[in-house]
Amino acid sequence: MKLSTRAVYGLRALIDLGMNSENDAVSLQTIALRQNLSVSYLEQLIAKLRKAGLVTSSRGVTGGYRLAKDPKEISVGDVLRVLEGDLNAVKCPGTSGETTCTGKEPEGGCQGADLCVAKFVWQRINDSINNAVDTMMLSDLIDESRKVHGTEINEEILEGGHI
Amino acid sequence: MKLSTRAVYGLRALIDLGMNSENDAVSLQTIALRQNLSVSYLEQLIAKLRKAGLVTSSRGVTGGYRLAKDPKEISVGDVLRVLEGDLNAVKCPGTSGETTCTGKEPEGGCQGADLCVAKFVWQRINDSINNAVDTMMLSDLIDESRKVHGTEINEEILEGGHI
DNA sequence: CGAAATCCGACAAAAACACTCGGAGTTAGG
DNA sequence: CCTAACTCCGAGTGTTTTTGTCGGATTTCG
Repeated sequence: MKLSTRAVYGLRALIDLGMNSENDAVSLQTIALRQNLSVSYLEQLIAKLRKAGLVTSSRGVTGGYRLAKDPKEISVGDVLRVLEGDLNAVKCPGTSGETTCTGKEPEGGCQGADLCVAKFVWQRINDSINNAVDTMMLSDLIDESRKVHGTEINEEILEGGHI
Repeated sequence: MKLSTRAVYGLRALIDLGMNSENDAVSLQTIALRQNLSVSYLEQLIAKLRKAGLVTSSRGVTGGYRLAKDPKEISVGDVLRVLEGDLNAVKCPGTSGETTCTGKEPEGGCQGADLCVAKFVWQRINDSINNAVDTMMLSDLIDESRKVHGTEINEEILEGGHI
C-alpha cells in the first residue's frame, strides 16, 4: 500500500518535461541530472510512458522526450496505471486455485465457499483511489512544484553540470 | 497497489470471529478449516491483531480467539493498518539518503533540490484511502457475508470435519 | 564519420511476500 | 497427573516483486 519508486520517478520525469519540453525535446541525461535519478532506470520507465502515449520521443543527437499532451490533459491516474500496473486487480484466494476478480464480473470468479472480501473491500478502496488520482492533473503537480522552489531551479542545478 | 493476502486472510478471520465468537472462543483450527486457510500462516496474522488489541485470546484446550470489541467498532482501516503496515509511509528519494515523509512535518524531510512529489500526491491518495477504509466497519463485511451465503454455512462446511 | 541520443533485452541484487516448521508454554477433562 | 488441544514464538525457506544495472544496436545531427 504505497507508491513505488517507479511511480514517483515517473511523475518527477513528467513534471520535468512539463516544465521544460515546450521548446526542445529533453534528453534523459538532462532529466536524470536535474531530478537526481539513474538514467538506466529512467529509460525503462519512460519507455512505458511512451508506449502508453503519454510522451513522444525523437532519436538522434538532438533527440529526447516531450509531453504528448497538455499537462492539463494528463492525470496522475493515467501515469500510475501505466507505471504501477493495474490498480484494479485483486487476487481472490478461492478454493480452487487463484482467480483474478476485477469487481466487474457478476458471479464468475470468487465462487465457492468463501466470501470474496477482497472484492467488496478493494472495490471501495479502489473507487476512492481512482477518484483521487483521476482528478489530479499533471498541471497541478507542476504548479505545486513551481510554488515550492520557483522556476529558476533549472539553471541553478545545471550549473557545474556538463550541458 | 493491491491488498496482500495478509489483509484478505486477516479480514476473513475477523469476519469469522465476528460471526462465531460471541459465545465461545474460536480456535485457529476452526477458522482455518472454515475459511480454507493455513493454520500456521493465520497464527502470525492473528498474533498481530492480538497485539494491536483487536482480538483477545485464551490459552489451553478450550482456548481460542474472540473479537475484542463490537464489530461496529472495528474499521477495515484498523485491520489494514495492522496487517499491511503503515499506510501513510512514503519514501522520499532525496539527495542524501532516504527519509520517510508522513506529510506532517513542515520542512524537515524532503529538503534538497527535488520536489517531493510523493508527499503531494500520496497525501491526497492516502487521505482518500483512509477515508474509505475508516468508514467501513467489520460489521458491514459481516452483513455482506451473511447476505451472500446466509448463516447456515458454518454447519454446512464443518460437517465431515472433526469437531 | 562520430558523438549523443533513443531503444531493447537480459541480467542481478535486495527486499517483500507467503508461507512452513519445531518447539515451548497453558489449560480443561479424564 | 497426564495428555490432547490449544496459544505462543522465532527462525527458516522458496517465490515473486522491486529496483535497478549493463551491453549493445540503431538513429540522427553536425
